[in-house]
Amino acid sequence: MEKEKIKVDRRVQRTKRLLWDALVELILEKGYDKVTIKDIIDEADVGRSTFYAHFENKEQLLFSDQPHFFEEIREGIESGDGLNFRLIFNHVLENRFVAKALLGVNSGQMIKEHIKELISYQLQSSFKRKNKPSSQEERLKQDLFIEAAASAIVGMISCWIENNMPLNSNNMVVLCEEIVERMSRKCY
Amino acid sequence: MEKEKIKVDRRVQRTKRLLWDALVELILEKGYDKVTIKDIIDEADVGRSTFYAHFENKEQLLFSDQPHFFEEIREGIESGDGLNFRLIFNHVLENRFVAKALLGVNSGQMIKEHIKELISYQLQSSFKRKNKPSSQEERLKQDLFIEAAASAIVGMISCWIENNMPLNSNNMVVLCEEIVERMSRKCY
DNA sequence: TTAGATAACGAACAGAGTATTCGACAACAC
DNA sequence: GTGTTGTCGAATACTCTGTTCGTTATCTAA
Repeated sequence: MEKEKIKVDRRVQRTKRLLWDALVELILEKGYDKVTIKDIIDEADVGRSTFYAHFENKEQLLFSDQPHFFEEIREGIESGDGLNFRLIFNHVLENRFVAKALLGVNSGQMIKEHIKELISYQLQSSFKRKNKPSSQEERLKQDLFIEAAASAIVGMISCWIENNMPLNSNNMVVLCEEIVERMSRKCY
Repeated sequence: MEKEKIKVDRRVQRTKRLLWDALVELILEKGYDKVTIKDIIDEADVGRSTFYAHFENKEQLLFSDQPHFFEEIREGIESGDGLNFRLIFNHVLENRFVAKALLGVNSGQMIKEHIKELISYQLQSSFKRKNKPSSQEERLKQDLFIEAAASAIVGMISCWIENNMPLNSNNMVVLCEEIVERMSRKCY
C-alpha cells in the first residue's frame, strides 16, 4: 500500500493533456526546435499563466510523458534479459502518431539521444557478458562499438518511422537483432 | 582559366573569420542550439548590421565553412572508390578544435545529419555493388542497413571526439572499416 | 598618394517570444 | 452549499531578432 492513488483534479489532467497533444501536433507540423511556447498555448487554447503553472519550459512538457510513451519504450529496452525489440515495436505501432513526432526527423535530438543512452546502457551488460575486454584498449574499442550499435539501431528505427513504416514489425525485429549480433562480435 | 581569383576585401575576410571563430567558441561553451546571434556578435565584437550584411542567420554562418572543414571531410567521404577513413581522420586530427565543435555532443543535429547523409549516399553505391537486391523487400532492408551503418559511423566518431580521442586514428580507421564490412553483408 | 568605393559601426526601431504577477471567475471535491 | 484550487486574461519587464540609415574608417586601384 505504499503507492496511494492520488486524485488529480480533472482540470489539471485536461490541461496537461491539451498541452501534450498540442506539442505533438506542432512537432509534426514544424519540428520540435521551431515550436514556441506561444505556439503550444495557442494550439491548446490554454492561458499562458496556466502553462507555467505546470511546466517551466517545453522540454519539461516533452519529458512529462503524458501518455507514458517513454515509459513503455523503456520497458522494452530494459525488460529482463537484454533488449526486447518485439515489445518496443508493438508499442511503437500502437502509437504511430506520437512515435513519429518523438522519433522522426522533426523530433529534435534530445529524445533520440535519450533513447540511445538507454539502449547503450543495456548493450553494455550484454556485450561485456559476451566478450570481457582484457585490456584498456579493448575496453575502449568495445565502448565505441556499443555506441555505434546504439546509434545504428536508433537511426534505423527513426528512418523506418519517418518513411511511414515500410516494413512490418517482424522484419524490423529481425533486423535490429541482426545489428546487435553483428556488432557484438569481438572487435580485435 | 574559368575560375578567376576574385579578390575579397580584407575587411570582409576578417569579419567572417571573427564571426566563425566566435561561433565555434560558443558552440563548445554552451551548445549550438543555445547560441544566439547576439552572443556571436558580442563574442566577435562585430556590429549587428555587419552580421546581417553577410549572413541571414547562424545556420548560414555555420555552413559558410570558413576554414573549409566540411569541404575536406567531404573529400574524404567521396574520394574515388568509397570512403577513405584515413583521409577523414587525418583531417579531423588537424582540426581538433573545430571538429569537437562540429561533431561533438554540443554541435546540434544538423551538422551530423548532413555528414550522415554524405556517408549514406556513398555507402549506397558500395553496398549495392556488393549485394544487388533482388526484391523490393530486400531493397528496403538494404536501405535501412545503410542508414544504420551511417548512423553507427557518425555516432562512433562523435563519441570518440567528445571523449577527447582516446584511441589513435589508425585504430579508428580499422574500427570504421570493420563496421562497414559487418554491415554490408547481405541481410537475409 | 590620393580619390572613389565600400565595409563596419552604432543607434534606433518594430516585432515576437519569454517568464512572471495578480485579481476575477469558474470548476472542483467533499 | 462551501471552501479550495485551477484557469483566464491583461499587464509587465525583459531578451533577441531583423532591418534601416547616417557617419566613420578602411580598402583598392589608379
